[in-house]
Amino acid sequence: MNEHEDRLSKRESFEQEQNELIKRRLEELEELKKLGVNPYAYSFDVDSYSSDILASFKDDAPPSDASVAGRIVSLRRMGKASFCHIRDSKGKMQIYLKRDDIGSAYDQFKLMDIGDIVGVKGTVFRTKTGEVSIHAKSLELLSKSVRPLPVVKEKVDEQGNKTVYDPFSDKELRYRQRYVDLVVNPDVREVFVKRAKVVSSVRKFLDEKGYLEVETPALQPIYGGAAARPFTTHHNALDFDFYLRISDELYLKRLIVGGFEGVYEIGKDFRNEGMDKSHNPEFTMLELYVPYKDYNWMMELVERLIHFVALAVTGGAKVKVGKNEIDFTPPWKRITMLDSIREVTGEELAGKSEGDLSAIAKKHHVEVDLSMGAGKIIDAIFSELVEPKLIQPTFITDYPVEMSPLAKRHRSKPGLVERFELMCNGHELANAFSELNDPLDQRSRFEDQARLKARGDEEAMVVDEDFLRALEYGMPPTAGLGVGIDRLTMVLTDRDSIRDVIFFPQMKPEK
RNA sequence: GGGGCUGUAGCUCAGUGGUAGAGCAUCUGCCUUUUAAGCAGAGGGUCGUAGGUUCGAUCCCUACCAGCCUCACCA
Repeated sequence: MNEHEDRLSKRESFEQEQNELIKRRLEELEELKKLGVNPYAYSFDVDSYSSDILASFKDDAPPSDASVAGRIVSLRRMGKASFCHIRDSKGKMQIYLKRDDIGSAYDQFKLMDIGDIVGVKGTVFRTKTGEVSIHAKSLELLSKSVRPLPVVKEKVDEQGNKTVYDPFSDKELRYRQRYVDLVVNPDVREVFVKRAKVVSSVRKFLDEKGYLEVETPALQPIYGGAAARPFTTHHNALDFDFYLRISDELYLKRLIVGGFEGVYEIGKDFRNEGMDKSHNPEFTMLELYVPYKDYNWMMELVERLIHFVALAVTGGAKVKVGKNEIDFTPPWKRITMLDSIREVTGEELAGKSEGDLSAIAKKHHVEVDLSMGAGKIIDAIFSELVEPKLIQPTFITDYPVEMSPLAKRHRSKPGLVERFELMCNGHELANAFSELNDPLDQRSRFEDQARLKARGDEEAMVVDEDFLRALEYGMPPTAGLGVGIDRLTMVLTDRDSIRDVIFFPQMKPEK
């Protein structure tokens, strides 16, 4: 028996030994069938949604009818009348059910539970205690829930402060059973609605500029475009090992060689590295390449893009993130990497040898090892000492050439490249450069990477001969950009863990 | 990978070297405008898994599994 079959059989035996609560619900299911009810209906005509009904209700207007559907999330039975709340896609609202009004459906209702999905038609009214509700004329079971849902209760006081009782808060359960999390924790839904707005507003912005949205391979014979270790997989028919992409960069630049006036891709990248609050093995990246532009132009585009997205998602340019308020109103601070290090540490790194850099790093308690080249040491100093202090959006510019093998050499500063990273809330949000389009220089940069790899740098890039061939045909001067969509969403939704902006974050398999 | 914390009822959590408790949920009864509904009663557990110490383990020890935090690694 292989592992997969083993897991299946465990699953089956789990289903067989259902607990009391599930047994009880299965009995109710049978009772309902005996009453002639199909517990899994085919459709229901919905014409209204909870929050719309609540928002538009007027006490002096003539009573109106509504047809709503949703999941029962609370239940108060009082003999021959009952109240329940149902949650639909827009919120939740109360339903009032009276036996005299709905007749035999009330007997069916007695067999329903929290978690069941129902359709209700009735009249909108305000109860004695002031809650706008639907007085049901009919009730229809749409889907019987046989597994008990956590019951989360909340109390709202006069000031509108919400107290939640028995929250569904176990992080493991919330991530593994996100469907339950979404049902009982409404703010989770809002985060993901905002995430969708991040993506759609990015698309809108770029489409309006006339850039072409494209798709490039996720299965690649050679990985590239970033410094990271890849996942490996195997194609049976070709009997060949492929890599899951760590970036889209090299393929998108091939399309610029092909003559497109700007291409972008929003897609998943995969990196075989550790997981923590800001890293998930698969994550979503926006990459954009525009010919005849450089990184200075790209800085302005990024300012406008993210400002546009912030407005679309949050309604304003100022966003509360943790204890900080981040203001995305352009223009943003621009400072070179070496200047920013000098500002924070007082150290001048320009022109220093690898040995000097290593000594400076140690002086500031930044760990370095022998596999690191000068570029990596500077990056380590920056990441450790400067990056966490950059809260407001800031462009860090002009990186050492050794750590940017795909970026063009700086037009006036030897040893540096025309590259910027956008830092925000202590993290990198975007990375961009004037793309290297000199095929000879690109080849020698790849060779430098190969040497780093030989020294033990597992993330060093590998030579991509086909990409070099494309550059040899000629690529126009091009500005390129990468934006981490997950991290942008984290900032715009004030979440401090990437797991809270990914529906199904990577977890060890359940056993 | 290192360190710390956690795992007990469907959910959230107490607790003890003598095989277990609360609130909510569930079930029974009463209740036709309630809302953390209420009142009265009842059921529900391989105390993460496997070993060990012990007369006896949910508790002590070891390993393992899973999660969270943190460091390392890493965008």
